Amino acid sequence: MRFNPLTADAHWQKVWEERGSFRASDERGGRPKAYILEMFPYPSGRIHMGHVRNYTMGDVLARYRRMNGFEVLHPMGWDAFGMPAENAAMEKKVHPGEWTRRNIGTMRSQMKRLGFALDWSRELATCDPDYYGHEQALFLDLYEAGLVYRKQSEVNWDPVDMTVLANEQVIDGRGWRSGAPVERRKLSQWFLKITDFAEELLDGLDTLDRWPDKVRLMQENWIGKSRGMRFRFALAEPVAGHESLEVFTTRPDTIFGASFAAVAPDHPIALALAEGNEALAAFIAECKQGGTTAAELETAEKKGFDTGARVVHPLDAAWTLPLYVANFVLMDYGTGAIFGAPGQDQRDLEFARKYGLPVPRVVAPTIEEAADPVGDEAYTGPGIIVNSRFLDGMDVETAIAEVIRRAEAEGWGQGTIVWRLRDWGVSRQRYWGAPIPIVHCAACGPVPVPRDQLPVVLPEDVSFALPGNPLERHTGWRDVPCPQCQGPARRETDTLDTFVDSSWYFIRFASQPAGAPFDKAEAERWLPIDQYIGGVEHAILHLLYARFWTRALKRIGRLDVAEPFKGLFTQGMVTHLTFQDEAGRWLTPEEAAAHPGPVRTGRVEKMSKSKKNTVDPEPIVDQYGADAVRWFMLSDSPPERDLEWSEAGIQGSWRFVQRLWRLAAEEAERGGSTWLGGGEGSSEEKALDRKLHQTIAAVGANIESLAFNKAVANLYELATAIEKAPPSSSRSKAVRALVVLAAPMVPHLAEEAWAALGGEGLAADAAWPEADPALLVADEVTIAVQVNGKLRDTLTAPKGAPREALEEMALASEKVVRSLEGKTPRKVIVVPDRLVNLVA
RNA sequence: GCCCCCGUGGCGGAAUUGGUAGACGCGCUCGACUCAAAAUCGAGUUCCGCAAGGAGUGCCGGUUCGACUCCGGCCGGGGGCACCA
Repeated sequence: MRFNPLTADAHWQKVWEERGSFRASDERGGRPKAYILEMFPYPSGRIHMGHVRNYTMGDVLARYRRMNGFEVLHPMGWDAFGMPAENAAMEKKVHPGEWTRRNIGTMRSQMKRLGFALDWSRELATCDPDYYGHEQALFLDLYEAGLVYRKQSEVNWDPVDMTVLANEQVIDGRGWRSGAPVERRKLSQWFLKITDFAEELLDGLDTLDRWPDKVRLMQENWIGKSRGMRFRFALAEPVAGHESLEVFTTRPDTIFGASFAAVAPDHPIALALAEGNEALAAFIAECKQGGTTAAELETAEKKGFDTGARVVHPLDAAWTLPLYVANFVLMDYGTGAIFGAPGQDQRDLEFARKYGLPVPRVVAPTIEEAADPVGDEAYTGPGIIVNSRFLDGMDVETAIAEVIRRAEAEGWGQGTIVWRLRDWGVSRQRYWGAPIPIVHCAACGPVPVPRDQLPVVLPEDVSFALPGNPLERHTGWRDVPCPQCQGPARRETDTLDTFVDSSWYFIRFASQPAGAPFDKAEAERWLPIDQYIGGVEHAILHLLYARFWTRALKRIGRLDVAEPFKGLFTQGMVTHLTFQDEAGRWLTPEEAAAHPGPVRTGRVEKMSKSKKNTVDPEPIVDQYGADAVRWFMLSDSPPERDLEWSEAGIQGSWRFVQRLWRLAAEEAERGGSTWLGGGEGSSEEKALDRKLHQTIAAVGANIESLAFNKAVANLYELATAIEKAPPSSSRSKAVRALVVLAAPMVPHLAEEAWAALGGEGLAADAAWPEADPALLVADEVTIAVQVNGKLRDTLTAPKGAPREALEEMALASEKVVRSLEGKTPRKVIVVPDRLVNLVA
């Protein structure tokens, strides 16, 4: 009498599909909507356990919302552009499109076997011209709105993948994919003006109260708002037409602590000065060579070159400071120039000590320390301004405001805000991406491809025999007449960063007309996404870009949605034991078992091919069925933390699935016969009723807060309570309810059990039971009795018993009397229905 | 370096606003069933102790009648950012 997932899974999946159970209808008939989305996968080949965990969580929520009367949109698609397809093309001589589509086919069928309640009718793949053509149209919309521009810029060049990387894709100075040290190159690139939205993107974070604090904080830091002041130093002698030097500082209060000024090696003034100064030119060249890896920067010496030029202090015309070119000043932050106040900045201090510059103290923690020299550490804390003329005696904040006020009044500077966030470079020198719909004409410049010529379709006949972008070599595709003057012109051969593809796919899911990216009204009926679930690795890149894209669409009037993701949940990874041989080579569990030599059992780590600790979900589903796998993905570990895969764990889940089935099957066999003994309303029945209703409330609350591990525990408890209860109508009701409560998690078993119990329709369509508030409260409570805060006894009292009664009962306890040792309590604390604490 | 999070049994983890620490699961032990095994069922399982009892949520201190929970300081682990002026 076992539950056989092999037949049941396929059967019910077919039933759901035939009935279109999970198709979202835009006609909602007054029902509230719930848009539940998991981050769509990159079709890398086969699904992995991380996918299974991610999609199971979303699925439980989607099914739960349906059962609660929501019209649910729960779609799935493919983030199908990207470099692995090109790598496969080069290595396996297969076209990226073919490789990608094959992977999609495999992964789709693997996913279907897990029984996810997905609306497959809305499936999309970003590599489909049907999708990226609309993306090209949106790109042109943004272009026309002035949110896209082209600029020569120094880029992060990955010499292995031969492509440009976004700042976000450079990790510790290395390409995020290739791991190769990144080089600096100048290229003409397309940029999206995300910095236009810096303030909005930052402020918007405050409205995202259903996002993890961690992610909001990471985005906040990434946007990096700094308040400060820009101001100009006059140059004592003009340099190639430059009469002044503009700097940015967050500490205008330390202006009298200035002892030098410094510019970036690629600052125009530095370059101008280098014209007639070979030593300086050599220094600048040396700075450019420096590596960009974190390790190199960490150890890199702070180096400067005294240009001999001097700048005039803005508050004292008789005071000049030396002007350095310094390797640690960045051209693309602030103004590319700083002033150094070594007393209040550690890096400035090290620089000043190295070059023998003065180190005045202008902030002291207390007035007594005003004259103390600065030691090895700059003082960056709060305090009183000293040695600073009219600022003396002010606190830091007041002094900052005062200097800004004065600079603005006198016209040499102004308060300002500087952002860390840079514009988003979207050009990629790759084939397998959405072509940028622009034609370059020698006479007209960049010209947008006319709308009626969209999509600009990727040519299929390309060769990957040479490194670099095959589009550049494909003359038949590349060379086209200029749309404006019909003269000879070339298509843009760069393609869009794949993060563009994922910046709006959730809108296309909500609305997919043929002739437009989406229908405004229809998309607005589904958006924002109520719950978005995915890996924390996308905390900055994808989520920030998608927020930007949504706001950009709002600005140009295409979509009236401010924030695309109302709720965000970042789930933990799936980990597994690792094994290594004596030489440190990673071994699969099977290899480890068969290995002749000593095997080191390593740490539990994220499943990865390189560590050979992956577990392919498919054979596991073959063996245990979809429900056991789903149950395991939800059990034990809180969803935001890592989940360790284990054979024992999956077996435990399998046992529970069978146990649940036995409960239902036995009940079905007994089938509605009348019960002897333990008559209606017995205390045993009442206890089970209460347990049931408490479980209904708890499971619902726990699913809603995505605490699946707790919901799982609730169901275990209910199952145990039912098993221990004698047959009765309460028990029969409880079994049926248990099946419904478990349905979002183990949907195939639920259908099978539901059918066996003669339930109407599908378990998937069953209404979520309502918890009876009267049954949520017990009529007897256990009271803890403490003496001096230490637990001495527990006693049972009717709910709502008066304080005096509880106190009396406590004092009557033998154990309490013993603990009191004859003393009389001088204070009694009573928390009704909870505890009595006797203080002696 | 800066910012953030987390430290609870053998293990994963529970514990509304401070109010019976260890729910639930895994593992383990003993027992039942079985020729035997698997499956299943029952009992037990924080530590010390035969027990009464005592100790206990990384460590030290504080607030409180009462602290896993709040505060201060340390130690350990993880994550993010980083020549950002």
